[in-house]
Amino acid sequence: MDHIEIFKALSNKSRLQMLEWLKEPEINFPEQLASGFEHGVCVGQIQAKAGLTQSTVSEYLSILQRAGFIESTRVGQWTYYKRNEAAFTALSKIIESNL
Amino acid sequence: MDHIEIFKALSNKSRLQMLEWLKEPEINFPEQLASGFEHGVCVGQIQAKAGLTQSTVSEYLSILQRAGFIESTRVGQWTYYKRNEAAFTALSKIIESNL
DNA sequence: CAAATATATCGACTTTTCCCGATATACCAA
DNA sequence: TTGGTATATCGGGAAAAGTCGATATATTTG
Repeated sequence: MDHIEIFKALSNKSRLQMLEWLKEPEINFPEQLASGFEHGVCVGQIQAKAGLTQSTVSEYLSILQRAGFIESTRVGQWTYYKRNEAAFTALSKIIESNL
Repeated sequence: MDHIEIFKALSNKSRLQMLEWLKEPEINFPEQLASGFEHGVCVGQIQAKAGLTQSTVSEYLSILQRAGFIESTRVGQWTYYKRNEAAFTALSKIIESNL
């Protein structure tokens, strides 16, 4: 993954917010408490909170995924997204020593 | 400084390259060896290496400066830019623990 | 299989970014 | 003070990103 695409992915308020929300699914997505957060949060929940259209949210999540910050799991008709903490650690190190 | 502006500043190949060049001025800007690198490298040297117009380079440097990654010093008719390492360390920590 | 639901993709329009040339400003030297 | 040199700012055209509504695809359920 190119560094530029990584920084571009982080250059948007809504996307940054999604990443933040996914840090604490239990707190930010209580509607999904019942089904649990094993694989993260499904697109619909994120959309409801983001106040953007379904298509925009879907695209933003895929941008974040391509950049490596989140991973997706399809379960039935739902796609769940959850953070990939390793990507943040890796980026942190790149900035500290390679930028 | 807003996080978004920081990431936007890093979302461009030429700007990333400038930051990299400024890590080793002695190696990347030998033409300026004579006058030293006390305050960094002057705009003209960076422009010559970047292969962009003077106006573009000037703007890019000011974007990087607003984001905190470089600092400028005016000496006579020259403006010198040098890295502000603290900004990289700070960003690294933000990504590690606040993103 | 048909309808319903969740998500992804497509096409279009608006806003932002990229990058340029032209011009303005600051400083130095004769 | 008159050029000459270095940098900054302004205005614009092309490309990319932001965002939407409409449509397509997947999956579940009756």
